Amino acid sequence: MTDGKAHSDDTSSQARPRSRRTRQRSVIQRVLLEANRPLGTQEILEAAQAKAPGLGIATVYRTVHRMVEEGRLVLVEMPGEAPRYEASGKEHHHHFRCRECDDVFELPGCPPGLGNLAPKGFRIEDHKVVLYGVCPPCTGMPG
Amino acid sequence: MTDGKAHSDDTSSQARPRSRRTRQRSVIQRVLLEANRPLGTQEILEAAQAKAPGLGIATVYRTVHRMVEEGRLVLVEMPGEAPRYEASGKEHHHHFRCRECDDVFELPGCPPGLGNLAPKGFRIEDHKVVLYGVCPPCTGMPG
DNA sequence: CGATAGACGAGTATCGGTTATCATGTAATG
DNA sequence: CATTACATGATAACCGATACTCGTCTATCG
Repeated sequence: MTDGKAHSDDTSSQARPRSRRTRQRSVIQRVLLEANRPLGTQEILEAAQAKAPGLGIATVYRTVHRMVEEGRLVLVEMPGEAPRYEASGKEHHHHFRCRECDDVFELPGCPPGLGNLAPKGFRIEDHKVVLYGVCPPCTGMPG
Repeated sequence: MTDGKAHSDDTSSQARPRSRRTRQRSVIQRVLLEANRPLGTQEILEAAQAKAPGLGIATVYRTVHRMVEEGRLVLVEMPGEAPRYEASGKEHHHHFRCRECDDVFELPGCPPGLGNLAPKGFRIEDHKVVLYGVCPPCTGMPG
């Protein structure tokens, strides 16, 4: 059932079932696009349920997948942890993980000279940097 | 070696059962300590079975846990992947992951200036760097 | 060598995360 | 407003990784 729904001229690439604007989807999308940090499925669920009581985890997964496919969300993986998701389209950046609250924050910029780390013979195509510590709120400081 | 050899009044902290030198354990330990890169449980199993046919996955997990507890092995986690393990005691370093063979290699050294990445207010305590690309063997170059 | 605490292998159970199922609900369209 | 294809929520199923169970085996020590 990759296609076929089309009754006639649904030309474009691979005909995806026509998308609907539902309350649940709107809420989940807002939660994700307005968060300025990557969120895990459970975080998304809780934040979304505040605005759409009864919303289920299955809908979170479905919506997140859809948004990733649409290119509106990117997967953020931290070592040893379940996936998080953040809005796409941002500049190249890395992440900070707070050991107190376990939240992940975006860090602007990118350290120079990462390429020099690898010895001759390694072809480097990408990199990830993760900083660990305590975030401003958890240190007692204001934002 | 934390303690424990004592035959009678084994008072100290938590008396661990007395360790035996078995063929399986020797082989697993050698595989891990001689590898110059982090290995996953499946890799360990296969490498160990070459020298000790019939060796089971449960023994791999048991031995790896023991070695981690003893401080002889450290956990190496890559984003979105199962744990790997490498010999402890090495200098601070980071890792490279080959997208062709999926092997992980150790990279000596550490890029300077990582601390500058985080905005004011973040207390940084640790960091991880992962480079992705193609390793020398997979590019066709000799080791 | 004999006794025995540990260790082993195979298989089963468990676990957290994710996906599939299905009856019901509802946005979109004419 | 009727139609209907798509979406939802609850729950079961699934999955890869890991832990447990248990009967058998064996390193260790006297």
